[in-house]
Amino acid sequence: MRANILKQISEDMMVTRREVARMAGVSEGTVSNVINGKTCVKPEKRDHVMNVIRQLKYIPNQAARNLVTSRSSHIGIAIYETTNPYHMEVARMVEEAAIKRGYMVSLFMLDNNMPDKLKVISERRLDGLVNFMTNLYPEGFIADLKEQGTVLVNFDDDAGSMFTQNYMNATKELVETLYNIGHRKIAYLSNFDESGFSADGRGRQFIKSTGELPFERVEIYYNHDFDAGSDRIGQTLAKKLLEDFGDVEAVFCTNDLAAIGCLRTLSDAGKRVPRDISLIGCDDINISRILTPSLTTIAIDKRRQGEDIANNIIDMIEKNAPKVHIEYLAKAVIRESIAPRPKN
Amino acid sequence: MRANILKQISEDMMVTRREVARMAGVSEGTVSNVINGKTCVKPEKRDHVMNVIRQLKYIPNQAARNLVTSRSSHIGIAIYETTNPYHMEVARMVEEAAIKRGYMVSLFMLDNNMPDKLKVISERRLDGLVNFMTNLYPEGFIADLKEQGTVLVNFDDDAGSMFTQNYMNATKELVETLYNIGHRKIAYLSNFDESGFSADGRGRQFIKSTGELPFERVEIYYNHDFDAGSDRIGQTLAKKLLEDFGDVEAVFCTNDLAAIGCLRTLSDAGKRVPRDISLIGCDDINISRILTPSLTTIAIDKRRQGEDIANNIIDMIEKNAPKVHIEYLAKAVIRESIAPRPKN
DNA sequence: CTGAAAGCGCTTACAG
DNA sequence: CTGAAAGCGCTTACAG
Repeated sequence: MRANILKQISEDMMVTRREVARMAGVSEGTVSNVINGKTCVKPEKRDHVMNVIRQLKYIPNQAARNLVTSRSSHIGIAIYETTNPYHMEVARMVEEAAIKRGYMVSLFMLDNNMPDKLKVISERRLDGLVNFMTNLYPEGFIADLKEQGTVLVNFDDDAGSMFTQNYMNATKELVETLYNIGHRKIAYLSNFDESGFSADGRGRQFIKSTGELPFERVEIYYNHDFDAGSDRIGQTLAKKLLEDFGDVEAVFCTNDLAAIGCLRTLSDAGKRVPRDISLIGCDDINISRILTPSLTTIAIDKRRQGEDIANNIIDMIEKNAPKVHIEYLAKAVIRESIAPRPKN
Repeated sequence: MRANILKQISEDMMVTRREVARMAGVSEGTVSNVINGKTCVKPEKRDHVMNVIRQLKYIPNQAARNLVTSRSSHIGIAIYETTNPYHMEVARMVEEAAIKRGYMVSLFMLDNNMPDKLKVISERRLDGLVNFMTNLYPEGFIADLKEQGTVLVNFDDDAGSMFTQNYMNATKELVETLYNIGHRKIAYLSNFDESGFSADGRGRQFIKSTGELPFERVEIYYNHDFDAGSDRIGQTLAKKLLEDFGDVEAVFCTNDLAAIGCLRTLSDAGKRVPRDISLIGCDDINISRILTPSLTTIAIDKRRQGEDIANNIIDMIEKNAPKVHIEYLAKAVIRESIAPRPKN
């Protein structure tokens, strides 16, 4: 009873545009023009309206605005591996850039309740959706979004803009570095299957670069399991590696999290990094820099990529800008986890 | 030109409730009742309407629903330290529980563009907001949200429900464990200032427990710097620690990230964990388990807390449920980063 | 430069 | 059990 009365009071206190207009002695349309920064309002009138807005503590209702403009000013980012900090780190950059242009961004963690979340994405009429997943969406979902006019990023070249990384140089540099510091037996632990491995060029480049130098043994191990989590995959692959290729001297992993898992397994087996084995990750997640040993990895400029994604999406939404395909040159970041092969 | 035509076509294709109603030969109100699961619709009519919905691929427009119900079915989580995985880990649990009840949740990373993001929170009429920050909101923000009827969690006892952790037992257990395995010189590196240190009971309990045992030296170091990030603070405090208290044998940190930073500094100074110094974190972030050495820490049940938060918020929104204050008993998780003091 | 009016896509009493 | 109607809070042509 008490709660209901309170609720009603607070409802009454929610001030709407009508009251602002009445109080300011103008029409609702004019208030709208002021709020949306239209230049057609006389400065003194504009200031007056602004004052009334402040006085009344008027807060516009986005839902109403969304309805009439059929824009949500809302961008989604679809991720799958929620435990991998990398996704958050670039999502954060997307958000930071988007908010400056008046867009909010939400993360959709599609590793659980996917159908419910896809429903939310459609029903909220998201203006844009960025794909950070490598796995598939259900039949028709993408088509439905397209029909709604949702701007799609990183789905595929047909669907919309693509922002990808070029790992070739970095991979080449790291392979050569390993060779130069004396390693002759190296392995790659891939969180993808064989076709995924070469999809972003890392695999192709790894095979190419290792082929060009007289390594003694080069192996690639695959474990493509969406639901295991990168760290688990890293551990599993490392176990296989030690069984099959016990005298390996240096290991590449698909990402930093997998490298951390790999490190764990190596350490359990009494192998020390980098004394016994050199270790290389990818992504340069924030934590890699301060791990002990700090992790050698491959980095892209997350801030730049995040900003580019946000700005491109918004340009496409607002100005019908063309879709783009931007490739970022990844860089090798050399840290403690690799070391020269001791002469024996 | 071409783009405009396409846009118009796709706009035309966006099917609304009216078309569903017409096609099904019922009124819009009935379609609404079907969609919202009202029991008052005759089963065969309901099935028929459902079929038409599927056929037309009708997707309800949340913005319209929000406007008329003055509910957004949208919950926010305010975080500050975006680089700390802990927040994401419990946010994910909140989200998982919320989506099952039809609510979406969005993260608001308030370490940047705070005013813009607070504006978004108000204008989107979020139904609920969970606070994960320890720093302050601008004057009036909380009051404004309250006035809007936003359900507030973890702000303060007056403002709404509280979900807190009780670290007392875990802290006591860890202090005693350190003593029992031979440590006599211990320190606490606090990411809070002196008053914050005892706010969640960890500080009080640390002082109490260390006072009850014949330790040789016990020190607490403070560094309260919102913008540094826990890992940096851990590093800075560890430097101070080594200068001031070089023969320290065991160290507590405010959280796992700070402990990782501390480990980094210790390692740079040639100190090994746990051989030379035992190290303890707090939060049990996912990565702590697989670090090398794995991190001794203090854990709460993130899933349970996340579920409780989501369900309480939604119960408050929908059923006017009373606010609650739930305290979770944290548990010590003993791993490799602590070890017996070697006899010398 | 400004106001009156129509309409965005829903939900919810209210009759019947 | 169902339909007609009002209205949620905005924006946007359109007159003037």
